[in-house]
Amino acid sequence: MDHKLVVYNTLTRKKEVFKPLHEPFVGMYVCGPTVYGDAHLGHARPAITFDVLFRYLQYLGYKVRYVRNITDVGHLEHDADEGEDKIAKKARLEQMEPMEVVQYYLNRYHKSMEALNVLPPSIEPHASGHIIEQIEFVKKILDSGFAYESQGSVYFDVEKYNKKYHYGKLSGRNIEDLLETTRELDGQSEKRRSLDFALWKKAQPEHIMRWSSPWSDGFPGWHLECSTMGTKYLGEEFDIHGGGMDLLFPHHECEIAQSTAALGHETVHYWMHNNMITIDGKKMGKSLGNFITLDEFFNGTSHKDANGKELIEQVYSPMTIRFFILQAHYRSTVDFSNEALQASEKGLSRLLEAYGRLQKLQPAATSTVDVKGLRERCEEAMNDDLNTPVVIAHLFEAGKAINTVADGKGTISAQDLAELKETFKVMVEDVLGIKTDAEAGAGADAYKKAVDLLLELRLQAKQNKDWATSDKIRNELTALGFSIKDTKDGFEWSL
RNA sequence: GGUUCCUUGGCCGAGUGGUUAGGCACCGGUCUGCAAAACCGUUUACAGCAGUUCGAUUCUGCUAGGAACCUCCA
Repeated sequence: MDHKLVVYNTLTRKKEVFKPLHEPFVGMYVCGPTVYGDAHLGHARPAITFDVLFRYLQYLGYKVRYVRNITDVGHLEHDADEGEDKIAKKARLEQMEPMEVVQYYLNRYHKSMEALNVLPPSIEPHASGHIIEQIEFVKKILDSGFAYESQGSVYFDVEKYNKKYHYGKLSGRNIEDLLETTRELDGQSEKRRSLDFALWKKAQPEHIMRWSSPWSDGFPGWHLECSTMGTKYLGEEFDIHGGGMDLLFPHHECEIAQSTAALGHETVHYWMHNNMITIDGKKMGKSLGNFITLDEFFNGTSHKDANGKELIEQVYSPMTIRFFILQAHYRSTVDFSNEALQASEKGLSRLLEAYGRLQKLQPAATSTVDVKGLRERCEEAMNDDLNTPVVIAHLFEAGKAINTVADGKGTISAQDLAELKETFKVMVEDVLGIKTDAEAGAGADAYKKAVDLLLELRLQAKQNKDWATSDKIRNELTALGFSIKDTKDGFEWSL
């Protein structure tokens, strides 16, 4: 594959040339949500980041198998030993079957993702649907000697593993520090060491999500599902593993340990992590309870912070959210604020208006605007570890050229025009995944023609200097929510 | 306390050892019956201190402030 895509690999802390194991195939695994609540702005970040990677790899010609899991069991609250399963807790609180909780929030998650124009992954495996595989995986780790059974539960022996391999290679931690910082938790636990983690947990009698296993009626540990499902669908070695930076430790570190212990070798070649979305400089997330759900943005639902300050001043469309996220590099934190979101909203509509105008431009013999090489510049930015903000900057510059021509202050050749149209289509729609509201059914078409008709009448009235009629049409349409713009020899409108 | 990272103009956000990021906002102008949009132009930068260098926002060190992870989190 002829490209120069470079991605930042958390494992090496360097940008590396992307080279898949089996061209033209690419295997990619991303940690999906634990479905026990509505998706919030923070969940949109990895979904969109890796959606863009998924799209761009396909743009480059790869056949990508993208696996994004659904955690519906094994993810515990608080301490990994004493905590209650997140799904089970929600089920208890809402008097629902655990799988009812999962289905409810999964449906809502899918709806949000679709609104954000996040493509569905190739495979979306559920942890609860792979209990047998997880049990087999635990057996492998036991067989290799890096796990031990204790009162019906199975734990990973981190210290023993670290003697042969390196526990901490991804997160940059060393085991001595970890032992030190967690020492006080040691004692009567059934684990040998506090930093050992559960592969299988024996279920308490009241626990409803349980499966039989060689060790006990119980359930799998949180980290296990990703090792199991990743290797099941992508093979013992695969290309990319993504997720939020907050999963780096312990989740991904444990994943590496599990897979290496079970298989005897490394599994993932490129580890990629998106940074966090912050609010008032602090991470938006479950722990601080400072998250705003995607539905709240989409509906403009009031959301007050602890001080009673309104955090959502208006409705924000899914595409505004998507554009907002893409305007920052995925490895930088991005700070939420209404000001920033409103700036994105305006910027996006400016870009889309230019894109709309592009379709109507008439070619001339020569170009006075310089739009050559736009596609190459966009690719160059994408190749540099998915630098979407720079791609967007290039598109804005091209938008300026489009506006100049649309304004009659410049000309564009047929060749340049074709190139520009192609680049916008490919970059805006295919790679960045920005919807242009172009999808129109038969009804929408008729409605557009009706608005055009009204504005044609207005144009005539203007030519007759019948300002009363022309203003009436404009004002009434404006009142209905339309925005009317006069151009050099016509008009534009949008809802 | 340990590990890692950040600090860019009114706001958001790229990037670079010497040359315009981009968006939003502001101001001035062009266009327009008016308005909107568009276009042109202008103005605010690289936390502080010291060092390396012909030259540092970009490299090194220190200081200050902030964040993430070390427990569940995308």
